[in-house]
Amino acid sequence: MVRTRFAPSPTGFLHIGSLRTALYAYVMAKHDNSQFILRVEDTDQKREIGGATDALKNTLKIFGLNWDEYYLQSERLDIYLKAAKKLVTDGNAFYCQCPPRNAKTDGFSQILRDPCRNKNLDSGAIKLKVPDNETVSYFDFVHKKEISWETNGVYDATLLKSDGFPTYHLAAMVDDIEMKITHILRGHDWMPSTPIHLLVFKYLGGDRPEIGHLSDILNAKTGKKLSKRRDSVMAEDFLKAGYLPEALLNFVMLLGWAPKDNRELYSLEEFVKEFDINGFQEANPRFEDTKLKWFNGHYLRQKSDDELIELIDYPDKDKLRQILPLIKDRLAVLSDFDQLTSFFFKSPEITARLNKNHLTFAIDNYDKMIKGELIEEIKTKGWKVGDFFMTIRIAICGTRSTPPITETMLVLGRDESIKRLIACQAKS
RNA sequence: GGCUCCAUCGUCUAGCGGCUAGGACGGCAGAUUCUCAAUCUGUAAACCAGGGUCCGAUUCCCUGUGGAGUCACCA
Repeated sequence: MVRTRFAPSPTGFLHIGSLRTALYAYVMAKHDNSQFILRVEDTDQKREIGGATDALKNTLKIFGLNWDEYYLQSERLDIYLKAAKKLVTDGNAFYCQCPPRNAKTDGFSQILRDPCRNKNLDSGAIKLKVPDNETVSYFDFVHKKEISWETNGVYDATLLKSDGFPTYHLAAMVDDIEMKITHILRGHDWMPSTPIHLLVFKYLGGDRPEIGHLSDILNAKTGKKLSKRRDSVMAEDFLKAGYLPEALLNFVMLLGWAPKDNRELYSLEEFVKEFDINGFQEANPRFEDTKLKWFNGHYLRQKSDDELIELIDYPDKDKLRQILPLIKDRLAVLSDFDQLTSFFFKSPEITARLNKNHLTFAIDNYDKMIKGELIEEIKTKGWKVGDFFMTIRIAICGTRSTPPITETMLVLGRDESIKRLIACQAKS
């Protein structure tokens, strides 16, 4: 049994790193034919963003990461309160009435032991009474090694805020036990607070899940962890930019996990089947989109014309059907479509002077040219075939890189093509 | 600064004491071709440093260096 969970807080769209965490958690569970749970951690009312939960759910569905059970922490406050009180009763936690600090504005504190821990208060926030001179440790299933801390370096963390809401340190642990989660897979940023969680688990009693901390995805340029603030890393944005969900998923699954045989291409189903917990990577990968582009191009080319037609937002489906075969191999991202096909829809602005002889010859022999029967005659005229067609290409498309030009003219139609050639001829 | 994690081509990685250190993306070259792509072929490119252990270290241990994360009544 491998029950996992993905536990986002509803503070925005789905971060690419969160997508990866969700993917791995999903795959771990499904590989074992078990349940993947979505748990929304909305215990900080101040930070919550309206609609974020629905957006998150929606995005997960787009990627095919369907959950078996769903929980909302704000609906479970009584459970956390009860757990916190038990910890106080057992002497493992205490009430505190100190004013809250905020590391962002106050800087870090070296005070580990809270002044309220021995005051025997009976109201306020509830904090963990961290024991002295103990060692806490766990086996990290991502790093495949034992990791430990001395409790003397662990601070009396807040478990229940004075507003009655739990912090992550309490809520997540209570839920992981209660929901019978077997494997906690989370970001590396949680590693430093793991000793707190280990203590909470111990005092709460019950089976502690296995814990694994994923590597951080780094910005390719700066080498810093990807962040919402500095980087544009929302999964939704990639989707909007024309990346396919399967490409994004395939790319992200190989950032921090690799199989023994170095296979690269996996559908979600195949990944579920082939997943191996030993494939997790310990070092932090960098996010380079060159490979993402390659994956995207690959999956795009894999699509049938019909599928592609559905994906491209263009009303004239018949025209689309004609154009598509010409640009399919040239598409790296769906959103390249407009740029790659603009000349199909409007005449290009030609400013350069073109070879008039080429144009005249093309106009006079249009039908032969289209059939590809003009090559020999072009050569006899002493022209390079490449030069000749480049003139035509620019006259028709306005750019040096296009699909095969005769096929392009075929799609454009005889009248329109000749019109463009004549227009250039007049200017040359 | 304390604590913790990490370290193989530019990037993602295989390797789990003995290998010409392998693959993929990207690069470069070539083939194909009316251009650009796509496709195919070839090619350059890496074990952070210093000590150990061992017959033998990329691999195990230590130290250093470098990188990352974190130190809230945020998650």
